[in-house]
Amino acid sequence: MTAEERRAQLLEKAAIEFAQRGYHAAGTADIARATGIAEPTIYRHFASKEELFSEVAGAAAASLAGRIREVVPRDLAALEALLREEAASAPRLALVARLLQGGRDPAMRRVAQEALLSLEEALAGLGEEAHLGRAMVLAAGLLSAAGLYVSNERWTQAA
Amino acid sequence: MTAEERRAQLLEKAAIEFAQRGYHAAGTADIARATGIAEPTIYRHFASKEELFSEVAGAAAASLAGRIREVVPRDLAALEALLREEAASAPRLALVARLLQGGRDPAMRRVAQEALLSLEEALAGLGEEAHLGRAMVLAAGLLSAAGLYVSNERWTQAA
Amino acid sequence: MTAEERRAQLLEKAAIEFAQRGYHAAGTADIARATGIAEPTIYRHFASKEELFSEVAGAAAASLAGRIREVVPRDLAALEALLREEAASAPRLALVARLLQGGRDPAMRRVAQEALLSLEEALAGLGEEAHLGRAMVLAAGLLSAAGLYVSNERWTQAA
Amino acid sequence: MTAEERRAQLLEKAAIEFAQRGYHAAGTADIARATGIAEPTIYRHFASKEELFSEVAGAAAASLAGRIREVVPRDLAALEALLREEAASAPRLALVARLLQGGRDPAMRRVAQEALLSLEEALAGLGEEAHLGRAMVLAAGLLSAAGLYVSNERWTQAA
DNA sequence: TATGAATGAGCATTCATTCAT
DNA sequence: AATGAATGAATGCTCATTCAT
Repeated sequence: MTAEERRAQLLEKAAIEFAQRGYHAAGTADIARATGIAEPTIYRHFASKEELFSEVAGAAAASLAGRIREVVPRDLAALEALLREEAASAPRLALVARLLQGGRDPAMRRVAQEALLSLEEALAGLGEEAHLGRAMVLAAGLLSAAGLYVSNERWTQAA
Repeated sequence: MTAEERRAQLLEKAAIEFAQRGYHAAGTADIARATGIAEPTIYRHFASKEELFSEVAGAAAASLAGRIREVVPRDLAALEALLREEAASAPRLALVARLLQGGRDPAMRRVAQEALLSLEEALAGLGEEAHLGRAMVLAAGLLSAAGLYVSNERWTQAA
Repeated sequence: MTAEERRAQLLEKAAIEFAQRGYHAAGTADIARATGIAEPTIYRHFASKEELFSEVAGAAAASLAGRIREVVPRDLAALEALLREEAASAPRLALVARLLQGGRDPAMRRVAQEALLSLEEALAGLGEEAHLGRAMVLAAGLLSAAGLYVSNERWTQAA
Repeated sequence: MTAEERRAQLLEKAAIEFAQRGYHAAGTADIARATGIAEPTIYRHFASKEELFSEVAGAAAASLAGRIREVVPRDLAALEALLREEAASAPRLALVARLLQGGRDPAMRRVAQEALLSLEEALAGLGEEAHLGRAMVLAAGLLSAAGLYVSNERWTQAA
């Protein structure tokens, strides 16, 4: 397996682990096991756990912002449908939530700020409803991280 | 100092530590230092770090739900004002966010579920706007945990 | 309660705890709870846990030696009956075993040596059979400590 | 050094530490130092201190039973010679005594019961003298643990 | 490219003991 | 005579990371 393939695979598996457990609770041992490699191999592809997380979470935020930009021109219902789908099938939302809660390490905060800006920009098209849109995105992420989003139909139906 | 006083003081200081750093990153050493006591003294008042966190986060959710119930009969603007104030001056919002992201420990999840239900109930009075209200509460908590809420005036001004 | 009474009560309860769990596993908290007093009160009557143990175990060895001296003039069967009864109803045998295994602390070793000598002297009357008698006493102590003596009828019947 | 070699070395050094000090008093730090490795390395080879002890003590009992089986067909004097040699040169006897006194943890008790049975079976060939044989083995173990066996010539001469 | 073996730093927790009351 | 509150020192154990192969 080429280095690039391994790297991609590692990013994918790490995304799931970090999203489900959070930065601290997801150990490098868990990530290695999920990827099917030995622990030191992680360090062939990333300088540290923190770098791996930054990359994973940054990419999640960026691609999530992209998907949001696609549906925003439509309406709030479309945005909500997207979030529900995301929460059910991908770790992106949860990862963004984990990233925002990451802590006070300067390097990580920079990534978090950047993620927030990109989401904000993606939601700009909502105009007057931007406030609501942003709240929805973040709340969905939080609940997704908590594993409560999908099963809680009352909220999504209330819209 | 009586045991009860010490216990209360410990709850207060632990709330801040847990809110700022999250469950894993906030060490018992940090909490002890913030309280001005030795580490083992924590265990005279709480059986474990997990019990301390549960108590802290559960109480935060309950008292936050109380404050929300007070302002909900008014309007969304009142709710938002409350959240802004909370985020700026108290660790409650952030703690609830940390609690929801807590992990998969069954005991902790039960506390999280309970917290979520009490918040939901407190927001029930918003009627048609419940969805928005709930999203706001949760997003505020998330951003508060990230320490980004207050400094990000754009969002709050957008309302 | 007078100091002397408390002291005696403490010795009695500590004997049981030390016999059942051994020196290290029996905590001062356990002993205090069993005696119905607060932990610091132990230190009103004994300078340290080690002193308490020495006193308890030394007394056990002495009084056991006394009982042995009484039956030795008879025969081995009488000795064995005594040991069986001891193991079933008193912590003395187990305590002596714990004492002999106590470790390398010089102070404790001195007590252990003394205990061994007193037992030896008590068994002297057995004459040619002294070897067997001593082996019996010690093995009974070991098994008693392990909680296996009484329930193991095969051994005692084999005699 | 291969994992298997390290594991064997660890078993050997731990045997000595546990035999000399007992389960509680022998710290993982002591064992690591005696083996010439860092403390965490212990946990690469054994899941816990308790597992390490079980393995060490169980193996000691099994191999001791084997040696006993070899000499039992001869006579009691041969058995005693074996015990004296064991006590002087190996931690096996002491370990078995420590195991029997181990405490009330169910897992450990099971190992202790098993050890006792294997010793009993090994001594079965003594026929009428089985009682004496078993008492000797156990008493030797107790004294060996106490470090008193070898130096106490009176007992061994009494035979 | 990958890993088997190992570890320094740190973690939550326990324990015997002290001291002011 | 007794204890409620507290702690210094240590314990078993985990984790991200390194290095020789």
